[in-house]
Amino acid sequence: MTKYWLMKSEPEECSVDDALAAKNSTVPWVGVRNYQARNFMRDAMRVGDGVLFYHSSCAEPGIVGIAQVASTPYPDPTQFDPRSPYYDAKSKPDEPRWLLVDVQVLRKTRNLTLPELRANDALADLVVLRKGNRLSITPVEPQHWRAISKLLGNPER
DNA sequence: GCCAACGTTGGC
DNA sequence: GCCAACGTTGGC
Repeated sequence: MTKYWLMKSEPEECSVDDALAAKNSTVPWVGVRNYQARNFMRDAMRVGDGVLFYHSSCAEPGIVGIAQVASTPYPDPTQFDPRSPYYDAKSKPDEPRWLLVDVQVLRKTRNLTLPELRANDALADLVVLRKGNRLSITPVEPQHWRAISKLLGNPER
């Protein structure tokens, strides 16, 4: 059963254009340092799951692309790199604390902005819109995925 | 830069 | 195990 996710990325770090420019339009989703988000990647994601590529911490936050999960989970190499901002001294290579998956962008969309998402009744329960939500990876219900696809005026994927 | 909300840490 | 202090996220 295919599932759906929304994954936040700061465009200054890795924008949808950056991802599209990468080999096979695929990027390793480095830097997740929250257990709940990690557990989604570790326990629930499957290759082929749908992903809404979201830009956060920027002038116009919103959904900017449709992507898919492109690998099974594996250790995030940045946790072992002392020069990386994501370095975690407490994580050991034989017992990695942080995982990631590869994400492949399938197509760029217009920026479906946060205010637009909030204005849509069909998306009232979208997890990422809940007050105080800070999770960088959140599940998306099939009806929300469909509603967003419709707003983007598009194929379902 | 502000600040609400939330997660993590560490003393007890 | 509790919880205060602290750090981070992320919209505005």
